Amino acid sequence: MIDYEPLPEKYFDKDALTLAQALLGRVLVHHSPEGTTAGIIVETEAYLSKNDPACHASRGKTKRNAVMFGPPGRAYIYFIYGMYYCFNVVANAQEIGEAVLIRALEPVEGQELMRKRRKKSRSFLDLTNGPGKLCMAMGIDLQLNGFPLFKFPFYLGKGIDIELDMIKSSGRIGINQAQDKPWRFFLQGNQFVSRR
DNA sequence: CGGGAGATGGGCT
DNA sequence: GCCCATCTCCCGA
Repeated sequence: MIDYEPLPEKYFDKDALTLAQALLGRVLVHHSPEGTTAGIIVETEAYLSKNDPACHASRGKTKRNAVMFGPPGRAYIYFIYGMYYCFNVVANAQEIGEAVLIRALEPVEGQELMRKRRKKSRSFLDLTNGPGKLCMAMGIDLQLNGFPLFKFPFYLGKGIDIELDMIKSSGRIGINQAQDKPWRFFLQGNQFVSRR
């Protein structure tokens, strides 16, 4: 079954490529005033500190990306396309500037609340199968930027065990830089992985 | 049901 | 002023 024991802070002190794979199968939990929602991570992307122009940290520290240069295991959240948020987990040691984008979840708790937050979605499969969608469904916004992801009310738990041969990789989605690099990871055959 | 374009605003050159 | 780590609607088939 699903293990909700929070991961320790040191768990996140890995390079982004390693962490992106390690986070598959972990459970993201948010106890909000509206209620509790949770989902298993099924799709991630790594953004690296070196030779990665698509990484927000690639041009140095700014007000927006400052969290990426802080300690690992914090939430890096930013506003995109004028209407959506994206949720990342800060990887590696302080001042490195790496993160893992969470691209899709499999809902395991609070499905009704997710539906309420995502009025426009028609089906269960549409609730959390994309970075903007999962932020909406989980109630994630800029208020949670920088939050340590091993504390109530917003944290990552152990979740479920993943067989290594179930992890597949591909190029990252929605960017033009380094498309040849297989830095997107997902669980083979999982219905909640965003397609393409 | 698949492709394409519009929405929409902050960050950076 | 242009570029986005996106999503939804609307169209044609």
